[in-house]
Amino acid sequence: MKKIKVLYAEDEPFLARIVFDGLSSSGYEVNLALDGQLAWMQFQENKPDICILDIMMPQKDGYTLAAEIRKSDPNIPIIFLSAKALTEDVVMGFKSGGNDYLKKPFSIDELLVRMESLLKRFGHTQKDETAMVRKYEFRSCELDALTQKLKTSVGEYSLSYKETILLELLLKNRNNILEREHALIKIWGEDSFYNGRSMDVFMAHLRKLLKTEPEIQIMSLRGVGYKLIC
Amino acid sequence: MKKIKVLYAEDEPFLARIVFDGLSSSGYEVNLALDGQLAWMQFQENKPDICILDIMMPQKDGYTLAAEIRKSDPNIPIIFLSAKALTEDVVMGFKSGGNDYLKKPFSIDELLVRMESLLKRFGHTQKDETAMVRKYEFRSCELDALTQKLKTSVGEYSLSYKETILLELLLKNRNNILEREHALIKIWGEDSFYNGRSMDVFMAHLRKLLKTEPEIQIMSLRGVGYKLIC
DNA sequence: CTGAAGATTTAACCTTAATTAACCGAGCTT
DNA sequence: AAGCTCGGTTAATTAAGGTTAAATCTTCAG
Repeated sequence: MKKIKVLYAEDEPFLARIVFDGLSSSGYEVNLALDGQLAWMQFQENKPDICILDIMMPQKDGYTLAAEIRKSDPNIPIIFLSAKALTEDVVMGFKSGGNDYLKKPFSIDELLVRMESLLKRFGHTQKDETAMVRKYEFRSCELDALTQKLKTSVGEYSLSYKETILLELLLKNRNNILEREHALIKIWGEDSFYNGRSMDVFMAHLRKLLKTEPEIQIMSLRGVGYKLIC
Repeated sequence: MKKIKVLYAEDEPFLARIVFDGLSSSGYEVNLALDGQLAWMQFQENKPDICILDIMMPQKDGYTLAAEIRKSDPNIPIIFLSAKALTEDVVMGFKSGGNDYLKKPFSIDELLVRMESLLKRFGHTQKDETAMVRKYEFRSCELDALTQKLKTSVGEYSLSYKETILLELLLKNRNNILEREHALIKIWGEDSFYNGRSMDVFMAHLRKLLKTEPEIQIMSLRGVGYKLIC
């Protein structure tokens, strides 16, 4: 099945990487543009199926870009990203042709949900199956991220939403580093003190659930992040 | 088939976006005007098939606008939107040439129903067939959203209006997140405390009806929304 | 116009996810 | 080794949502 092409215009490199990774691993083909001018060029070249535009960018701001894109293709869905959340911004975004408006910080899942709903509305009926199956086997355990069930050698548990996403993230990077900051932004949309502490608590939950498995271990790399050994 | 053109005059940007999206995705071609003056200009330019006018707007209020429009075209359906719900306002609305009157907050579906009924009355006979069929099969169940009937493995139930829309929304996003806020705005027109609680009650209804189906489950994602697993 | 049935909302009480707080220990820094 | 920061862990708190029942609003037959 052909991948859906996303044009993503964002000048903040750290955030850009996270979102890029998130979208890629959800099966989208992402073109990242680091400023508005580049974005416009990439748009003409790549003919994306959906655009995600940061408002504040060097060279050309998101509104102007959107208006240009809209003129060239009246039927492409556009999502704005913005740090500001003032009503006039929303109006502005709307006038220039945007279809949805996400205020930072946002989590990847929030963005994915909006994208899917817009794509559906604009008649892109993808949904490749791989994006729907979210099952992971590791050692004698199994996580079904859709139903939020974790099976270990001693039993089956129902996980909460955030526990599930966190474990899924660890599994996607199994035997590899999951950066703390990366996880925080993926799940909470921002890296703040309390979100960090909250994640620590979830980590403790997961460790408790998995401590029956001798071959599985969540290591922590001080100052960096975590590594799931399995 | 040619799209039906709607002139929508509304100065409240957040609502405007929601309604605009809702109408667009139902197959209408929408012209949004952010004040009464602009609306009048757009009316002359675009020759819409139906007008939806907010009462309170800068530059020119909805009544005055309606009267002008009515003078120019005696046969166009006009729907008023208003925060106030006093009888004299309704009278005023009808006097100035309106054909229907909706008080805020209203849900998109309510508006769609009124529009369709007015359009039919005024002889616009569009409505492509695909938009009319609202049947969903899932596992051993079946929902017909038009007749509001739900068939499960143990029997057939008549659902209420809101139960139906809620289940339909869940089904449209099956195995995916249905954002709580999104559902509230779709069904009730706004996201308030009591609407939220009301939705919870409907959710309990649906869960009760579906609890005979072992493979169907409505999961809740705290702080985010719901997910229908099937 | 009235009352009954059904739909929806409001209320009350309860469960649990998620956040915040508090306290602790391991490792890095100087 | 003292001091500091990061993260582990557990407990307390907050707030979202589940559930059930009562109140209210609608509709429609009689």
